[in-house]
Amino acid sequence: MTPLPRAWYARDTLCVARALLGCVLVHQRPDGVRLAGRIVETEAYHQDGDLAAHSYSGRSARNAVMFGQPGYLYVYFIYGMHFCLNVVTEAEGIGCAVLIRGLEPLEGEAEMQRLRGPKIARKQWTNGPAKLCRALGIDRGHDGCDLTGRLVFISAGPDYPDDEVVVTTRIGISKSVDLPWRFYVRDNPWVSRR
DNA sequence: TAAAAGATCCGCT
DNA sequence: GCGGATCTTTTAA
Repeated sequence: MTPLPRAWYARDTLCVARALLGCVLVHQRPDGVRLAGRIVETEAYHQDGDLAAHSYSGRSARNAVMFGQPGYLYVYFIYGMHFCLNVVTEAEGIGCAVLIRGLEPLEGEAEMQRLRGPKIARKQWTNGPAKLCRALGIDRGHDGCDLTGRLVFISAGPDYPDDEVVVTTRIGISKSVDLPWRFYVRDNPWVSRR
């Protein structure tokens, strides 16, 4: 379990979004509990020409982390009750990130069940961007966290061949809906929606 | 100062 | 399949 280096994130956003499939997202909590899952669904967001990106209208207090160095965590609050997490990509000052939308639980499953609540079935723990944040115990307090550190990080995993990866349009947005910037593992049960 | 939209989820029908 | 929950951020007047 070694954090990917900053240079890994300092690449083209679509390239990173594709490469994240198979990697393992880890939250090593200070109390010793480790929550981890394999990434099976991502979406790319870019400042340049992408009207759906938080960074499209320029830098603000909320999206400041997107304009910082690559390899940092961007967490935002949405719909009055949900958090979503992204990883910052490309060079500092550009304003792009990849949204993590689906995870396969690997470690800390008992704690995930507790965080999601007793009524939620295992299959519903992490098949959505806000769900996986809840299951991993990630919130606004983790905004700006350094992914090359030991608290929250991503380690390399098996690479999926191209014929197991579906590239399609993003969901849940109302602008720039035609960009094929969503990536997910074909037939994987932890993908939020087909 | 106000209003509306928003990278969603869940329960009910 | 539909609508409610719930509040931050942004944009307009």
